[in-house]
Amino acid sequence: MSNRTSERNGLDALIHEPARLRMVAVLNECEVADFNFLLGATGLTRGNLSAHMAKLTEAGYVEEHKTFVGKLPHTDYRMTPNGRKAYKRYLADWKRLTQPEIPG
Amino acid sequence: MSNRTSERNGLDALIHEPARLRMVAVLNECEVADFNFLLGATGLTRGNLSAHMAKLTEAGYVEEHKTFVGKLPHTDYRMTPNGRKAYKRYLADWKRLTQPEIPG
DNA sequence: CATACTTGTTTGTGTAACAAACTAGTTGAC
DNA sequence: GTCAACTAGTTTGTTACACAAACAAGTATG
Repeated sequence: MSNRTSERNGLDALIHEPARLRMVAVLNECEVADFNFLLGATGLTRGNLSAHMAKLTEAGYVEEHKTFVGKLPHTDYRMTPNGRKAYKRYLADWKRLTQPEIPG
Repeated sequence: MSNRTSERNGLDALIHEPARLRMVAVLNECEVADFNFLLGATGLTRGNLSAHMAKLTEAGYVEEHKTFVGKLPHTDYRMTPNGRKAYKRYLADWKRLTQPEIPG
């Protein structure tokens, strides 16, 4: 049995959701990104970015760092090794799924 | 405005759903496929295959041909030109989504 | 007639994505 | 010093929909 939290047809559902797919794709390039940067990079609302990020952090795919910049709260995010692995696996699974071998 | 029925983050939701993504990928290779073949190729239950196929045909992505083989009903499916276009667009959109350009 | 197939369709339920409302604190204007 | 507007997120309510299970309509076998 795989350690993926939940799957649909072999695709990690946590990553397959378009909003999170975009978030993960961005984080995968960025190393570190803060909330506002991700807002722009994904086009999500704050509410949705927050809710989706909560799922990724609960899954252990992303880590959260909360600090203060001046007096304002500031949060940044980075992918964990597990997150990177899961994303790699997702990419491979997606490619497999979309390239079926049809028996003659 | 695009003619895509409904989208999420630029991905055609009708195609992005894993079960239908698989169905479309198979049909895209197959030209024609009947219900039982698709059952095996997708791993879906009959109920889910039927329900998902209804959405694809309602969207005009797939055409249904009902006949009788002997005395038993027999249905086969093939993608429409619109379906093929939508699938191509989906593949391109997915690739764009997963390859974000991060500003330096 | 009855039981067990076939080939699908319909229905009930639980999950979850989305937008809108909310929390908690900060800055600026008067 | 207080009121309105802003920052940075979080929580909540509604709606849609994927899935499995039940159902339908007919066929075959004994």
